[in-house]
Amino acid sequence: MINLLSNLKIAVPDKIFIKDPESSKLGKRIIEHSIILIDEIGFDGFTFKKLGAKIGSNESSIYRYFESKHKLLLYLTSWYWAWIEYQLVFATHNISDAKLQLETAIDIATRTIKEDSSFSHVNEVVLNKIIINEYSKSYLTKEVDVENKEGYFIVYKRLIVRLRDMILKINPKYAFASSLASTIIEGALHQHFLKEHFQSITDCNTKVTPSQFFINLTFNALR
Amino acid sequence: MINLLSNLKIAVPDKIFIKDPESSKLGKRIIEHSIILIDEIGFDGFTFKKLGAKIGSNESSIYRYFESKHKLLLYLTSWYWAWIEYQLVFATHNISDAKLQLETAIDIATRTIKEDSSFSHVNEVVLNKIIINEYSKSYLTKEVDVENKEGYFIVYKRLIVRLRDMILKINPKYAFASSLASTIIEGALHQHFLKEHFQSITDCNTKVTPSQFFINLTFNALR
DNA sequence: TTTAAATTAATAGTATTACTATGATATTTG
DNA sequence: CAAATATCATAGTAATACTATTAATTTAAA
Repeated sequence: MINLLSNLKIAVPDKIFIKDPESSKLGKRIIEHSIILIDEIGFDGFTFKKLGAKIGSNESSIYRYFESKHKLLLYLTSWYWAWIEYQLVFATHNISDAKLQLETAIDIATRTIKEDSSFSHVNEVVLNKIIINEYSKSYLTKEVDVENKEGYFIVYKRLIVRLRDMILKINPKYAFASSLASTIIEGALHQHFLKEHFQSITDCNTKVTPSQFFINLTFNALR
Repeated sequence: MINLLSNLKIAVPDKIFIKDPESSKLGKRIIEHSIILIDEIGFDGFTFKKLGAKIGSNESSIYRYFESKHKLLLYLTSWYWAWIEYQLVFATHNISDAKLQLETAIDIATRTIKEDSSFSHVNEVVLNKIIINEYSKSYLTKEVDVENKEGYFIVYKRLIVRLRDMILKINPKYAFASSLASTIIEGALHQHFLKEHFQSITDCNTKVTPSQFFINLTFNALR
């Protein structure tokens, strides 16, 4: 898995950045350390000035890559979902049994990332934490509709459509396939968050995973 | 319902505010117009200065009530969940059939608010929109754990526990009652959001409601 | 290998934000 | 009616989220 990925570049919609961060050393350092810094101090406290200080570069240089920290977040989230999508497609495309296929897909889309694939400057374990804590902020804005039209959320939507199609394969008459798919993805992030901060309102813990919950929920819904 | 409520005060944890906005005319104007203004320009663009201008008062006066706009948001969200909780308890406490009780509860907790009860300065229709668009921002912060300890999320958690208990009443062996309850509440907000901005990844629209989806999901899970 | 082009760094500047502090003026209450 | 309390107005601050400009450095093409 990890090695197979090493020659692939995760594709992020190119309107998100001014200059492709994959195209230079500085760009890669921006990505690598923005992930670490956002995890450390949170997206709200994160600034390009602080990032510049951390990577020994200048605030204004970072602005050559991203026009705002919001765009950087969109970049990171698109990268993440594209990475998940890749794994999902790769792991499921030759599973002929529809149930096993869906179960595998849910597992991949909702599990905790425990290992950094180290094929790139992106630390996926830390990025996964960012997604849990900050993803909603990327679309809960007054500009969603404009940005959606620009294609900034296309990777995320495509992932959900893939899940939906697998759901429909099992039960073509199920009336809520899209809603179930979007609930699985969003709900899993939420359960991961609750596990860390609001244990009293989740069953997920070190033993029970969000994946188990959503697999159970899904197959009950599709009976 | 509406009239019965008119003599009740929705209880919000009192550490959230410096001075109780219910205790004065200005306080009530702050609540009333902050809801309208946040809906108009979004929480991110919202400032006490703009609110002051809108209500013909001064920024510094608003700071006598809330130490930050974040605390104001916590106030509004607590108020909202307490209001939902009240309706839920009121509407379900004398339903003896456990299934009907749970169905009613889910409906109340996930439906679109269409009518302003007009018993107070709070416009619940607009507040509901704010909750959909801004609620996650109240807890997706670096300070969650501290604020959780302070009791700022107690109303929300209590509501979920109530739902969980109703779920367990129907199927005491169901292993994911807390996660299901939290998924219903959070997931419904998410589906409402998708309905407005990402129609391609939800089945909810003018005909199909998030409530229908979650009622179906829940009863399939509990079979 | 030189030179031009592109990239990055450094510095400075701006409007706005999210507050705090203070004194003056209203308003309420005992 | 006095005293306490609430509100208003003004001013000020450090930080944010940028933009603009020029200088230095790297890279790539002739």
